[in-house]
Amino acid sequence: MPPGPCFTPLFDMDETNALIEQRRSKLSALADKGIQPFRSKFRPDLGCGEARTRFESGEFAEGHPVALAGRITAHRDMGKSQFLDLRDVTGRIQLYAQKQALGDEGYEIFKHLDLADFIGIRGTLFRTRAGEVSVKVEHFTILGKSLRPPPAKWPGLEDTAIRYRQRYLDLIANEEVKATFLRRSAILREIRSFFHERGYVEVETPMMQAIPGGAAAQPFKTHHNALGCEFYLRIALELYLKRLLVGGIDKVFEIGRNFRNEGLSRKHNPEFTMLEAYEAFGDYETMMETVESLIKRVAQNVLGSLVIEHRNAEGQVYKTIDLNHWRRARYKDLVREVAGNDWFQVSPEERRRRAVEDLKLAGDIAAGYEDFEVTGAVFEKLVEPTLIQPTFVTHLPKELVPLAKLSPDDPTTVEVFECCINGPEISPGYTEQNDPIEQRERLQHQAGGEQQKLDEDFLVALEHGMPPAGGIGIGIDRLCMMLLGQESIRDVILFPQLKPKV
RNA sequence: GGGUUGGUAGCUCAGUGGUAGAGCAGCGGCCUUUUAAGCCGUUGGUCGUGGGUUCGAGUCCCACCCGACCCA
Repeated sequence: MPPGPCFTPLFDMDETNALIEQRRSKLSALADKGIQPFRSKFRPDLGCGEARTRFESGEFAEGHPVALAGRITAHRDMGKSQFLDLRDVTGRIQLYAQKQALGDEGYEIFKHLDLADFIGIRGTLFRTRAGEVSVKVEHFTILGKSLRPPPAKWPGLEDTAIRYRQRYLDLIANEEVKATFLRRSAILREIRSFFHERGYVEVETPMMQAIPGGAAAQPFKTHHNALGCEFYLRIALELYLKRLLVGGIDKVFEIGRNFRNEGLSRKHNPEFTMLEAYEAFGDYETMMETVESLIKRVAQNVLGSLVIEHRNAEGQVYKTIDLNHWRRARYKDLVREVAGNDWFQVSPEERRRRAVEDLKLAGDIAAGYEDFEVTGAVFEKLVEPTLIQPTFVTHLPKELVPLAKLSPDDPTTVEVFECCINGPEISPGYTEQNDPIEQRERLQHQAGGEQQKLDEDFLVALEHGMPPAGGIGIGIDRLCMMLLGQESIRDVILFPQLKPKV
């Protein structure tokens, strides 16, 4: 594909329509009256939802004075009285305005406020005949006029392209979308507390790297003008966090963006959030406990339950994930469950034949695949998708993870786990390699003799001595999908990457 | 990259070759405790873009753009 601009404006600036023109003429009508509709400041006493809760709980009595600010999200015109919904991040409250309270001119302006305008009000709390907690408006100020019509409140905004490209509209129109992102924020907060409480140090390491390492993935390339050299955006955090283990930060973690130059899909965004954590003097067993405790705590504190229910648009539960029980299973045992108990006894040729013919994996097994890759395809296609309930897959074959340490109890396998929940792997964990000679050989092999791909500085660091350590990576976006019941990564990333509009 | 499917008013959608539609929003009117308020009236369109077929295209054909789902 030829290079081209990735930014193209979403809108023609001259584009207009009757609704926009109406709002603009209301703006000039206000200006004619000497009203400034874009104010700098208004000090509410408390949030809209908060005011409602505190009145409902009895903390505020009938007639309690409040100052509130928010966006108008509904308007019900009763002629000589008006009902408006005012909303801020804490929730919604109803406003009630009477002609006699605001005066003729004030009332006319109030009556012609638009949906989506920001206003500030002063008034007193009361309960309407229908039982709705409301504010009797005594005074109001227009704080920020909206010049474009908002999406209809009912049934909301459903066009996915607009939802992702103009996420603010999605957040305004779809309450559950906002709730999802507020929960994502809470998940990140809980993760940080968890590690801080365990004595981990949070760090930030370079995103621009001369040699992108720590994973096998295509990087993005960028250019530094003053230095006149090429940089890559990082594809993993690992190599810098291990330098910090060398430097004596024994428990270290980072939450940050990784960048991989791959296609877009329901499960892939080119930039995604990764957590990596390393603990000196631990191993992969230590980290299994860490992952389990972490995810349980996050679920309990953010969702209030260890049983996660995924619901469809009709509200029916189609998937339940129980975080009370965590299975541990060896890779080979899981493969045997789907491929037969004698799978590892038969010849490699027979394994290939069975995979292609009996297990119908012809499309997933390339002619050049080595034997371990044939088994790998069986695992990936037939085992992994079934691992909905939390499962630590251990004792992976050493060929699959060439940089890892061998298991003492089975040297054909390595001290690595894959934590699978909701299908795909959510977190790999390792007993980290701290033998600089072994590590150098592996990385040299991986670089295929291309010296410029070898992170010599990292290898020198290891030669200074790295403590034994356990390490994990957790894909935060996929964790959020699992916890928040979303099937698309675009529904847990505020501004997912989409094709530029032309 | 391939297959399926969608793009029509600000939003959600109907419209299978013959005058461009509905609900909501908007605008005007009535109603001083409504709440997806109600009632009466009314404005609003480059039918994704560009070609083609046809007397006539939102509708049929071709290409392209942007989504969604499935597959690689």
